[in-house]
Amino acid sequence: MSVHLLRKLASRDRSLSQKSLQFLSDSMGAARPVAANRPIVRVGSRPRQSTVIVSGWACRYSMLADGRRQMLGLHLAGDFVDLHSFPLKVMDHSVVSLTACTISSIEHESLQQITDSDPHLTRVLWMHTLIDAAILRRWLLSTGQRSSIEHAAHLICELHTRMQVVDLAAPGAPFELPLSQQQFGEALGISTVHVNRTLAEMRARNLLVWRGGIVEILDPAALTKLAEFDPTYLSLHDEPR
Amino acid sequence: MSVHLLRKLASRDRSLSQKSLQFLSDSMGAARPVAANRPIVRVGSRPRQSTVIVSGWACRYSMLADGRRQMLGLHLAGDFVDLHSFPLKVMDHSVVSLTACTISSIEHESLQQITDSDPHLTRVLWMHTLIDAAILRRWLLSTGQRSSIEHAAHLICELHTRMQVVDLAAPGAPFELPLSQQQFGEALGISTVHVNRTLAEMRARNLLVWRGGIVEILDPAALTKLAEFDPTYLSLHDEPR
DNA sequence: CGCCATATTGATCGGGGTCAACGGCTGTGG
DNA sequence: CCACAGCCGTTGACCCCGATCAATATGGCG
Repeated sequence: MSVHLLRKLASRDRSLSQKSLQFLSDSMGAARPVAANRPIVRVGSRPRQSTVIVSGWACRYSMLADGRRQMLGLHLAGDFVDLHSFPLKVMDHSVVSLTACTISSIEHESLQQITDSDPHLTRVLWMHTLIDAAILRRWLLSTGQRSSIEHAAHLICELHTRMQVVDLAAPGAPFELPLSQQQFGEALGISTVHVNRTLAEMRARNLLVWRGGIVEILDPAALTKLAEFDPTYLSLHDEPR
Repeated sequence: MSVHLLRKLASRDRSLSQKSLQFLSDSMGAARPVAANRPIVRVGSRPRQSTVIVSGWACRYSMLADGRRQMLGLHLAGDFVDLHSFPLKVMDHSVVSLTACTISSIEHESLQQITDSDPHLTRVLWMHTLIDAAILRRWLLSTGQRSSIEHAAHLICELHTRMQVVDLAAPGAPFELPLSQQQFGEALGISTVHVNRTLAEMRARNLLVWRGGIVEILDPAALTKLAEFDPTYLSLHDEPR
């Protein structure tokens, strides 16, 4: 089903039993396509299942009354977009597809069963919701304290790293990032015009080139340093949970 | 032990058994005092227990190399400050006391035992880490999109609401908020000087008065409207989890 | 009484927002 | 096959919120 999900789960805890992975895999519904810019989960709703991205990109966001919008997370293949709705019940934000996606869902009933009978898998799922929270803390740090170029550099480092976990990118190689500058700006909390100027500045400094949906990192060391990027918060290491 | 913690847990799920609450309560170590501005958990550490605030205030934060600092959460009586370190293992940020506090801890061994044998309590603990994440999303929305006065209004509404859950405040009554303007600024991601001007503006608009550590909300309706505050994200309702 | 943290206010600066115009690419319908 | 619309990226001009620097209260505490 979702190879990416299983790869992601196993990468953080190889001691998780095959049986647990199999049960999860068997509980996932059939993959279904979603066009770009379509709602996947709505704020205020009470989902009865949780959804995984099988391919494509999606984001969480909240909006203010006058239309100001803030992205709260970017999600790619292997990511649960609303696993937290299982313990929380009510969605406090919305999720929308950014590109054409395929998605797959697991019933909350099955999650209930997992929490009732598979403590290890439960802890691993819990952990993954907390990795999302750790990412959120970085985004808050970046939004609150970093300049736009530092912030952009950090987000690109983060996405590049997360994509490597599910084999959507390789170190040193250009990778596909199918986001418009407007969408990127909503993630950073800056205007589209300023995204453009920021990317121009990165180009001028020979840090990276982002053109036609392809990011080529020219100077990884300088980029990482500018971003003060340290992937510890992504909990990439394998460890019994 | 920590009455506030038990009150907080029960308030979101009254169907949680007395036995579960009792076990948790029995697992908590003795309360111990911590002076103001003392580290409670350090970034990069691997805690072997998780800590609850019994009284006083603490915060999470991350710092950039040049000293810029961002608060990532504010915690009061009844809050776990590092429950997420149980599934995540390594701290991705630090926690420090803001006022004199008393704190109490539970061994990760006991949490392991809870996840192995008490699915219901496990889900409730999971939920509480996710409420922290929901709060984080609001902070990101505020930091990214709201003006300083809207942001300040939102944070004050949030803290007032959270304090009511553990009886540290009552609707309509002034309440104690023992934070300096500098600390408040680190939470909002704005400079101390601007915090002062923002609070002056709120006073001038007859929204609230904050003096000598006491906040008096003069116009709750206007404040809530300015903040676009909707407490849904705090999952305050009682519901089986 | 003097010290140090905190609160307040003024003056000036700058990062990023806003508004506006233009070019390029793609899809679509006449 | 071309005209046109629409989205996206790019650039220029100007403005404003909040940062920074600096000086002055204020007040708790040894």
